[in-house]
Amino acid sequence: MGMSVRDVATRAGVSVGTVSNVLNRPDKVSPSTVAKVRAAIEELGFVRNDAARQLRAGRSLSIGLIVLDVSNPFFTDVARGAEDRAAEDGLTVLLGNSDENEDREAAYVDLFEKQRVHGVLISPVGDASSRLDALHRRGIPTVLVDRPTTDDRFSSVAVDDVAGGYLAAQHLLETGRRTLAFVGGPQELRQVADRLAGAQKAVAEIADASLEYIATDGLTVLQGRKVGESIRERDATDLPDGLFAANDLVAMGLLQALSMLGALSVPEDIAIVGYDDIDFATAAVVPLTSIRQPSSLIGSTAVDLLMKEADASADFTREHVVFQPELIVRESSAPKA
Amino acid sequence: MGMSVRDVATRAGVSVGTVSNVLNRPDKVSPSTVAKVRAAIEELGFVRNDAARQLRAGRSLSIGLIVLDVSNPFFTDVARGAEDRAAEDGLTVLLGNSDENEDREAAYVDLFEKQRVHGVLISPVGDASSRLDALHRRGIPTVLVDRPTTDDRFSSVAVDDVAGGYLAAQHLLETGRRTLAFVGGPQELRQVADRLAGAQKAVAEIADASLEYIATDGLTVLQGRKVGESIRERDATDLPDGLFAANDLVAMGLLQALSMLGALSVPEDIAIVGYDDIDFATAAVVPLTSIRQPSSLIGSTAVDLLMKEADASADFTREHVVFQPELIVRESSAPKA
DNA sequence: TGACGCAATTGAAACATTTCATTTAGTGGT
DNA sequence: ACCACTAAATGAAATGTTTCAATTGCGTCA
Repeated sequence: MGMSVRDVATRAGVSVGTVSNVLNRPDKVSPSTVAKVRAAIEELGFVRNDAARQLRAGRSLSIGLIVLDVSNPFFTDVARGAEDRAAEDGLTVLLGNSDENEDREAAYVDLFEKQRVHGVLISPVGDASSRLDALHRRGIPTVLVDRPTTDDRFSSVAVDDVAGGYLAAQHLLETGRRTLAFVGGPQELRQVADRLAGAQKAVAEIADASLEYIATDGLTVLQGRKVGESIRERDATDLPDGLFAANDLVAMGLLQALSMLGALSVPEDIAIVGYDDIDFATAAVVPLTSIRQPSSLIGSTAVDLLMKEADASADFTREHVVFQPELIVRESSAPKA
Repeated sequence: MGMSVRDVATRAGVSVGTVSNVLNRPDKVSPSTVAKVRAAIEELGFVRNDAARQLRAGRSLSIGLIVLDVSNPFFTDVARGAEDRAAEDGLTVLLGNSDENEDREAAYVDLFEKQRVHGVLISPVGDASSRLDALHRRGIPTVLVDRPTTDDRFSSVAVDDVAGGYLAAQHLLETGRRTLAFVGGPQELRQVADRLAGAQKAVAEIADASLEYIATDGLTVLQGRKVGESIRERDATDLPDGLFAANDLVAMGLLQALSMLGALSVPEDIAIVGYDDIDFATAAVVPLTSIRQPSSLIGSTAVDLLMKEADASADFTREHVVFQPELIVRESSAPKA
């Protein structure tokens, strides 16, 4: 316990510098010395102290990732993509969950600054401008994840959510629905606002189509279920025939509430389209039509951009990558009979 | 950038010791000095360097958590419980995903040792004895999560999986099924072996009941789907009438494959019981009967045990907490008509 | 006025590593 | 026998924080 490089040096009968060399560039040390030192390390159970290492190096071998919701499979997929890519460069990903809460987000930004991480990948809550400003002022390379921007201070990786919203609504319209409703919130979430905007655009192109906005307080299964229950109790004349949920969790909640008691059937009475195409979407009560995003690709691309920025020259210009979403049709939006 | 406590001291016209005191025990410093120092910190944009802090302190303010599968909601719930509880003590949780892979697990153990974490919470892959031995040898407080043990070197928090397996099988038998099958693997996973053992026990108590074991290569939706597809193609005489899946992901895969093409109906032809009672279970094709574990309580309890060990005296004896699982009945196991 | 006590402040030491300018030892050439 | 050169090893300095023994300054009491 508490073995240091100095103890190893003493035991092996060499200097501390040599031990460090064995650790970091064994080719510069004679084979016999390497063997002696390795043996000493083994015998003493020496483990490098990362804190001291980082202190000397000036920064850590990790990158921070702040997501809006760890329990959303979309984000765990993004995280996995980032981890795998980071591991290639010998970096570790520190995963922080903001839970769509600005204070928690700020706490993680603080933590990562104190840890002197290589850089930060962040899916910001709201506009998060004060946190982002701070990051930029400190000169910490930052990549915005799932949030398009034209801000030259940050690279970004995102998916075109307006296009996604358009795809979803267009699909509902093409399968004969006219009274649509968008379910999700809060609108401060950029993802929500964009997907809604895309849907509105599609609806505006069809003369007799309408789009209602039903707000939720967050994008969870539970929130979806609550909305579903209230829809179930509506007067038949007041019923939408197509629902577009801001994400799959909400969509699954809706599905669950509507089909409960067999009150309304999906897709006959109401069609549902979700967003993210999480693994569970295909296993839902009624397999869910959804908008797919290349989630793990988003994560790995984010790390790519970060690494580019890390070893960049002065004239470096940041990239803004935007992926296109894809419509995945399943039963929950089968055409009206 | 690169501001140190020394820069702050210069700027504020005080000594470094005083700056440190302002940071750590402001009550020992005169109000006017506190104000001066705070102002300097603000102006310079000083951010404490955690590496230096940890180096001096000897250990970090984090605890490591290694789980078998981050994309399994059960484990994200455990993680959340741990994070919340850790935050109360000002500690951060570093989340590592072993993906049921011994090498990845070992890599995280190494990382956490190098980081000099407060302690490690680990849901071990297999018996993991070499990693656990190492942890113990280094004197790092370690809590086994979701893995019962009588080993006095480690505290543990677990759920009685044998009891859970028994509950599941008993329920299937009580609702009239006799030809059961257990789906899951590999058997090296203690969770799998125990749940199977519990099921076997229940089946043994009923004269004309049988239990088949269908192995999978991991506990994912995809693996479940594969088994489901093979079952769908079986001869009618060879069909089980009750399936017990090692976890909900597998159960959802089964459900999905079986109900696809309407080949077999759940629960009429085959009943299904899952394990973990993840949020999605209630939103499945057919709402899933499952065995519930107090997941976030497991996480918070693990941190509790860790903290007890951290400030323990010599005569300290470690605790082995075992929670009891609970049967949650839903449609997927409705009694045969 | 001098001594004492107390609060506030100081500054050097310690933490474990890496780096780098030097030193040491050994080899080959003339 | 001497020099030049290289490979290997050395050890002090530097990283940024916290701690703690020592010091300063100030007011109080005799």
